[in-house]
Amino acid sequence: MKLVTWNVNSLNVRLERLLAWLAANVPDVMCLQETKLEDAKFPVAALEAAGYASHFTGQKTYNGVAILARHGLTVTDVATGIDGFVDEQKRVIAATVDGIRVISAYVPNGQSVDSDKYRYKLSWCEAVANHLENALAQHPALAIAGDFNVAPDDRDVHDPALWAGQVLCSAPERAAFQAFLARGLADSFRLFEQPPNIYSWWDYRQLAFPKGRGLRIDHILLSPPLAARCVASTIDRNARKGEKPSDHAPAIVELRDA
DNA sequence: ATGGCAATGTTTCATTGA
Repeated sequence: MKLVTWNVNSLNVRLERLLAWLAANVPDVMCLQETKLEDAKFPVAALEAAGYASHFTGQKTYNGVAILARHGLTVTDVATGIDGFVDEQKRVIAATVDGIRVISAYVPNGQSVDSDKYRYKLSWCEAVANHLENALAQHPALAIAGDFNVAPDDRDVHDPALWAGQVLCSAPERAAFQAFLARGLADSFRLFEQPPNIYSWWDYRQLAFPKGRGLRIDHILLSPPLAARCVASTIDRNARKGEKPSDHAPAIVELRDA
């Protein structure tokens, strides 16, 4: 099974790119973030024609997440939101796809470490960590994929000194990420030897992408049974090239059959 | 082997993202 996560930064703007990427890569499951679409405007028909069933929860302008499942896969138990955490923002959707519990998540950005948005981000992450504990008890084969808005350590940052203590890299955010791993999940990317300077996001400004000034903030975390089946975890930086790219690149895992 | 912010709505600027 090939499982992918991609923050598309507006599905309306990025639909053609998404369709091209799906055709070229044929993932089984595609998790999306920042669709920025109300549910009535989700491009169900275009994705259906491309061979994918869509499950989504969205809102105007901000946030919005989805799980696309390739035709032929069995999807059950679609659920949105976080257990025990009231949230107006549409940031979480889950579905069981061929026996694997898949969660597509869009962690709040946090804006700056002294902001209300940052405090919301930390409480949101704590709620998700608790949610994961329940979800893992119910679904031993679980993957949470998405834009975590955290660079887990300095290997994930092009210029650690520049970013030290800043939002996306601060110690409390990194601790929140470790709290996910403490529930028994593995950062799939670090299951393998990786080349240096691999990132998943580059600022649109100041030539960040051609200069290689990025962060690895999009992740796929795997429960032990899935980590044992994981044979690759990569990021497709080619998707950041060309006309009107998302500022994020897709993260990809391949799982061998159980 | 890429391109100097982008997307959205509140639209001719403000807000948010990361």
